[in-house]
Amino acid sequence: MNLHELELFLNLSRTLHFGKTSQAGHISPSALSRVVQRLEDQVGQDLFIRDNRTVQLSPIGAKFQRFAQETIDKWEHFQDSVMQEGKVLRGELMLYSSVTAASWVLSDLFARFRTLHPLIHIRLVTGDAAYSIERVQNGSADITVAAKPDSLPKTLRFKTITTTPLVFIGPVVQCDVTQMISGPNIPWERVPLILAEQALSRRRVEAWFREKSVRPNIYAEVAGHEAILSMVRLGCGIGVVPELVIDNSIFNNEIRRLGVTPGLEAYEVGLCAHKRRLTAPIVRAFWQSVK
Amino acid sequence: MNLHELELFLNLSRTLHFGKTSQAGHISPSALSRVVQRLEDQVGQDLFIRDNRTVQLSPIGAKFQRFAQETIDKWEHFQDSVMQEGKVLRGELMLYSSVTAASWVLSDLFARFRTLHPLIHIRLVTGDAAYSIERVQNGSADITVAAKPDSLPKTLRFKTITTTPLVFIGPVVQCDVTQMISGPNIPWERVPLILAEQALSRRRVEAWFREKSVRPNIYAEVAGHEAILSMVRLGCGIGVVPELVIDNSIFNNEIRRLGVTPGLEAYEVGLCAHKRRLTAPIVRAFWQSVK
DNA sequence: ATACAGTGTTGCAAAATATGCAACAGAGGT
DNA sequence: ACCTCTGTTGCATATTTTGCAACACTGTAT
Repeated sequence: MNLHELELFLNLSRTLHFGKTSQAGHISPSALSRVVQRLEDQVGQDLFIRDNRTVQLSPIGAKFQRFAQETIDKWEHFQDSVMQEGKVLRGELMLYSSVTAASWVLSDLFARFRTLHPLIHIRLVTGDAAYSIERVQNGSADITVAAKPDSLPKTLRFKTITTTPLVFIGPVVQCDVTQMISGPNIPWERVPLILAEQALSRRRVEAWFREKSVRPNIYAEVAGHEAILSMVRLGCGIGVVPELVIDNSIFNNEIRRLGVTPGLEAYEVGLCAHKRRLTAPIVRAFWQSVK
Repeated sequence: MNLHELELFLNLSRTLHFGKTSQAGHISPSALSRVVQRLEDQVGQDLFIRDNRTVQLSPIGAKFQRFAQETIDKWEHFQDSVMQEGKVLRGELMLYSSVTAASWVLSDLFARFRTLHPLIHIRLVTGDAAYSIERVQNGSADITVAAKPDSLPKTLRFKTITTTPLVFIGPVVQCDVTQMISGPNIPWERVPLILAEQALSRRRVEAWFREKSVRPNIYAEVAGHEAILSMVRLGCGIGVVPELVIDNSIFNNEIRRLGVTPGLEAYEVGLCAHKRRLTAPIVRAFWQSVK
């Protein structure tokens, strides 16, 4: 019986639904089922009365619920007192992020975090967004800022900071591209498209075109969303970027959003960390400082 | 962090000695060292201030000690309340024991246990003592009554009920054996020896003779300590049995103990169970009903 | 000084444990 | 009768924990 198991139990005692709790706890329903079985073994009594359709808390389960809640409260209280009692958290936190992601979301985070934990030294490494996952997995970063990938290794955790739609943008400056996209129907096969090299964004754009059964006219592939903005602004073609990038760009009055339906799947930007590193107080502190 | 780890921590906070605590907790010092490291990781601060010679509780450690103690108290209180609250333990307990061990020690245990837990049905299987360990390991017995072997698999737990010395015994009836053992010096090479087939007792006798650099004159090997008693009583030779067997035998006035020095290593009789089965309340209840 | 005994820690392989997937079983709803 | 939803189980796999052996360090005895 450990704290995580107690939390799972408490969650289940509220939802009374293995599927929901297992999702919330980042484990499979079968794992949850066995966690409950283990707890029941140790208590020696059923905690839940359940068949394949319904889950109910047993009387002993209700008693155990109180025990679990009090134990977790006690632990959290202990943690608080450790933090407060002069012993401010100190140490180093290794962050990794793409340059652009850092400017979009990290500055806010830093400001808040610094006031909460002034003695934690943050070492920020910036680099290609593609290495985010790898960095976290091999331990060379405690936390990375990254877009949520389509599939995440089970040992990693992701926490969304913000969601931003992927939008098509076109130039404002007078040129042939401006002509093509001025009407209600955009000639997708002809208009030059500037694509990101980055895997995730690119996959979504390709999926979108496949959906429409259109073969896009790829004009250029560039690294970095800002570069797309620059090229679009110059009239080289249209592009796809997260809206957040537009908001944070000084060129945002030299491009315009193209309203298309259906829209592209939105981008989730957030923190990514290894499950196990999240037990370290410093890492957890940063993690929890978000929302 | 689980309850066992908390108990280890508490023990260590009292002994301030990794070796002692690791022994008490049935784990190796290195495992204990890592348990402490894990706890410190989770707390985010050192719990002990230690070098290779001394171990001291840190201020945070003292705080954690209170947390750990309270948590364990709470758990024990919860367990008590589960037991009491109408829900008397019920179920089946599978015991295994040699016939003789059953008569030596089990009757007392049963009497006491029945009054504590009248609804637990005890299924007692008797058989060769040699299978005790095997039975526990493969799960076909929750608990066995056995002599403590020289080495115990690490997944098993042993709890001594009683200790009884191994003693040499000789006949009282007039015969040539009586002659040989009447003097102060026993002619070990000549006097016929009746040996138990049982591995443990036998190994100890052999070790004893090896120590003395004497090659014993083995007259017979028999199964069961009672059989040794019978043969000795009839004047076939001398034998070695646990004193407990003599006390419980109706022949105890037809044999006599031979005072020898050094004595043989004593026999520890007790309960043996698989570590993991001891989490089951019924098994634990029986286990704890001893002393 | 030097050797030595006692103590906690670490690398590494092996054992124990937990997990996910897929298949399953039962219960309602259509 | 069929289908969907939900919790459970067998089994292979991934993760975690453990013990052993070697080590590093310290105080004590020779």
